[in-house]
Amino acid sequence: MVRRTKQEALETRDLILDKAEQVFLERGVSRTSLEMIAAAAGLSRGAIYWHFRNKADLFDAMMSRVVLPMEEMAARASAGDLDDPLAHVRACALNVLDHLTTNPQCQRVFEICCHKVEYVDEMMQVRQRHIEARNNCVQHMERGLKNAAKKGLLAPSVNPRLAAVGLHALVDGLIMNWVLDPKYMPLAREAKILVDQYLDQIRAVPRSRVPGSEEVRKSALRAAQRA
Amino acid sequence: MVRRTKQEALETRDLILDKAEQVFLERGVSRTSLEMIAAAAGLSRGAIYWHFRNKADLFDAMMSRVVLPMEEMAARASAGDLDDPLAHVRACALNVLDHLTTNPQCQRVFEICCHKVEYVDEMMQVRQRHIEARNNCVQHMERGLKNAAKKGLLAPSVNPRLAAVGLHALVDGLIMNWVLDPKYMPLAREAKILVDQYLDQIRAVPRSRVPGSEEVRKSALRAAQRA
DNA sequence: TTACTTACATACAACAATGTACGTAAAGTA
DNA sequence: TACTTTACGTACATTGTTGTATGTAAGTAA
Repeated sequence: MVRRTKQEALETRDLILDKAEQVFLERGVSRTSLEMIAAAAGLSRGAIYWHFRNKADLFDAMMSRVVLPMEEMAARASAGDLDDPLAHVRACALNVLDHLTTNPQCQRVFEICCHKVEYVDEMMQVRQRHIEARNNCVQHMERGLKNAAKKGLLAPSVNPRLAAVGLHALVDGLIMNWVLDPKYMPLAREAKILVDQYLDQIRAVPRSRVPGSEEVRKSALRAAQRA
Repeated sequence: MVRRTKQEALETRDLILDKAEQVFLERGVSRTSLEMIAAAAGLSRGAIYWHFRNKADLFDAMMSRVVLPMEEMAARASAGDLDDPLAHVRACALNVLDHLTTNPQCQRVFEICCHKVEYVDEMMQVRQRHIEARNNCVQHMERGLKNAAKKGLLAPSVNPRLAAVGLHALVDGLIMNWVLDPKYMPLAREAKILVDQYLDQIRAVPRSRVPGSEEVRKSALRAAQRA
């Protein structure tokens, strides 16, 4: 057959991953054979076995295309805002939501790893990475809340660890339920309101919950950031 | 070969479902053959095909053993406390958590349907039932919050629908993260605190979050009065 | 140009799983 | 007692999937 250049081979690899995403989404990981993916890409199984060791390796590569950029995002976010830790925690949560709702590839892969794959054997390491990422996320939030506490921005009765677990569960729960059924609600908008309500709840001096206080709050935030 | 009585046949059916739970948990649904389940139960595949049409039918029966009792719980809970709707909403959430944390069979089946099965083809109806149960749950919470609002128990700025979505996401998120990794936290205890905090947040007159903290309480009261 | 490597396609061997057909002994029934 | 049905076990045919071995034409470096 027509032999490809290195550049074209990389494109072939990406094509395989694109099609794998598509077929995994339609048929589930275990029910899709490598033959199906190859056919969808207009290739033979030989091409897939050239680029990947087996289906698990292919799945891993597919995940990495989405997860690695997100972990990089998280790493950048770790250099957080020290002036207003709560705003930083808020920004992190909303960043993830924004990325998910605006990136269709991210949505497809989330759907696959939430509902189209079984976590056994080789897949258990994917699950382990999920757990570690979750722990890092919660720990990161906890640090933010502890910083806020040091600055007296937190209600003294609030346990930072527990509040971080709660905030993460709230955001995670919203994401999961939206992935399960995107028609459930407009994720980005409702999550924003709920996260703000949650943060208000643990703030040292709760803001008024009257509608229209949004403007006051924003100017207060700006003032805090200038300080 | 020893032919069983009707009673014994029912026990055989339950045995098959018990072993299916166990093997599904270890190997995932798609990777377990009916032969494996039969072997675990000390039977042949013929026995399974006698009691169930195929693997999907068996899976459905396994789910029903756990889901039906829970739906019945939910149905009983619909006759809610009208005097204190918020307490009723709270009790519903904590009921589910209590049931999950004290019932190992419920835990196994949750783990299976969360992480050991792919939702495609015949399994899509299980997912659809999940979505409907979720919608019922949120709607039930929403009614409770609306009742609370009528009685002036809710802060006027709170949108009952949104608050129900948020409370459900919080509880669901906690459950999912605990199922993912039970060592993550003591579910029942932490969830109780977080649910109470959440409900306090949307209450008309927030309780003081610090015993004896006059300052916090007064500012909260002022916020409520402006509302 | 040669020699080697790359990027695939093709062919094959080995299982594993499913559904169904059929067998059978005991339970139930008239 | 004789017949029917139940609750399984056994055997088989079919199909799908995997990994690997092998083929091959084109790229690439010398």
